Amino acid sequence: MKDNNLTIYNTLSRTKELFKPLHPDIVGMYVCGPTVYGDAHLGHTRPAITFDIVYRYLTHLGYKVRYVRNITDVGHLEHDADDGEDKIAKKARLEQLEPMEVVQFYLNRYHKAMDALNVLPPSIEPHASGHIIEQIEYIKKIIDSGYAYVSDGSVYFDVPKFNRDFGYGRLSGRNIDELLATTRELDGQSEKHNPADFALWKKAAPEHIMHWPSPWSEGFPGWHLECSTMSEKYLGSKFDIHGGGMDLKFPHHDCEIAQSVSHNGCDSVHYWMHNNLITINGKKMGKSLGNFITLDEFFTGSHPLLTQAYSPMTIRFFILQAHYRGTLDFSNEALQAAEKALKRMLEGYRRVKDLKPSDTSDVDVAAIERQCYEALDDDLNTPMVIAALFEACRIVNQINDGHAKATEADIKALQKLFDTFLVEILGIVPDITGSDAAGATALKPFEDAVDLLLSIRSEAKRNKDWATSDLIRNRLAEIGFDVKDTKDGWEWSLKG
RNA sequence: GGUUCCUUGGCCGAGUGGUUAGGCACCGGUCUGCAAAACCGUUUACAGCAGUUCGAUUCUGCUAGGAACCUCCA
Repeated sequence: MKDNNLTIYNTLSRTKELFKPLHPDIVGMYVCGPTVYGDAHLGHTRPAITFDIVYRYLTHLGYKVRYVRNITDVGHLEHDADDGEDKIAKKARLEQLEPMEVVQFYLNRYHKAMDALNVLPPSIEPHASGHIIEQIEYIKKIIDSGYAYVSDGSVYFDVPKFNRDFGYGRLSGRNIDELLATTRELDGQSEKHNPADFALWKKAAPEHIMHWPSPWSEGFPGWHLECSTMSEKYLGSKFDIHGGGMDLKFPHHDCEIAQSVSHNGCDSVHYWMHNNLITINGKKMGKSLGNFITLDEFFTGSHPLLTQAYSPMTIRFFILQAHYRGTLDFSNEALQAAEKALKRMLEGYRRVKDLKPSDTSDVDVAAIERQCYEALDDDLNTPMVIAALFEACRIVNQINDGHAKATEADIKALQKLFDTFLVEILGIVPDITGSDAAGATALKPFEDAVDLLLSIRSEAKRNKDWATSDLIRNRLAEIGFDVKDTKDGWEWSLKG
């Protein structure tokens, strides 16, 4: 195990704290996952990539990480439905599909998009619908502890009582006292004792498709419950990291705290981590505002706001160029800049293996490695890691141009630097094949053919037959190749 | 109105009480048959006002502008 100097910004304490796992060598991490009733959009990629980096870095440090990311597939009420119809159920009926068919359809697409972005699958991906029994048992225990009550077949969490005993809203910093005091008189005929109370179990309306039997009614679990239940089931009543988007801090995560404290008698989560939002024209990109662009639309360029298609790696690089706790504003200009930056980075990476070693060295690879670790240890500062890797690129290019020297050992160290930080931890991999693309053995004959064409072009250049030379280069460009002349020959790649 | 937070150069985006972020774009140069790439160099900053300080973009207060959450839904 490496020495661990990792600091993490804990939303609960509002400070960076040294990361100390509850158990040596083992880390439990829970992240709020997607609701699968629609395609993933750019906003969804932020938490997925943020916690992918956490997962990758902790693994790199030597921890055995159990990473749980849930699939929300039940219990969410439709925005415009007065009858409290389940969101997934409503969509299903419109499309004449089984609810689970809708869930599976979008889940498959979600997985495909995550694969394209090189987001590693979590260790466990539990479905809320597969844990109804656990959720019912969880509710029973909260009722037994005295912090929930049954009302007309539904179960509500007693927020005022919990607030008196433990304080409610600690994570978001809300002072709930005033709210409780000022709204009490408005509370008349509602089945809630207080408007601030939230549902643990909701009695289903007769037209509901998705509902389950329970001691209180035929119904479905409340919105905050699944995360408390499933995190406890798979990570225990105390675990290290709970992640999610900033927009989930209140009420979702404050409710989770209330649930787990009343259920276990203690806080479950050691470090709360929240990624910031992706904005578009300064506003949150989200389903409810209707200003979102799906990942498929990015990959294909088929959206009015997109001037071109962007590869999955461009999206990933774009997100990693900003710190996860800052907002990140979408624009074509920014994406295009990221695309070019990524290309430059990957070319530097590719060139490392062709560098010619010298007897002496005037590069300091260890210093860059140190910068990378310091950046990651400083609350996962990926932009600084990228800046350090660009420094490495500059060094590679200088060596490549004969303006700097490096020993064989230093070249190996450069290779390892890129392999470790760019590929292993940042998860950036070339998504275009080139003449040096690693592991592309199946494409060998194809690559040899391109090299053959380019060797003919070199011959033409030697004979000052510019017509033939340009013909080959231009035709290859039309077909979709980037061709570059170098001092000793050529480089080519497929256009991204 | 309440809670939390943001405002960096043409654009994106780090960071710091005094020392180069990085990328994209631009400009000049080297290289090249031409181009691209690469390399070298250069230019634009820290919303405004006041305070603390020897010194603030970086701490404090105020002003202006913006965002998320606070209702349903996840």
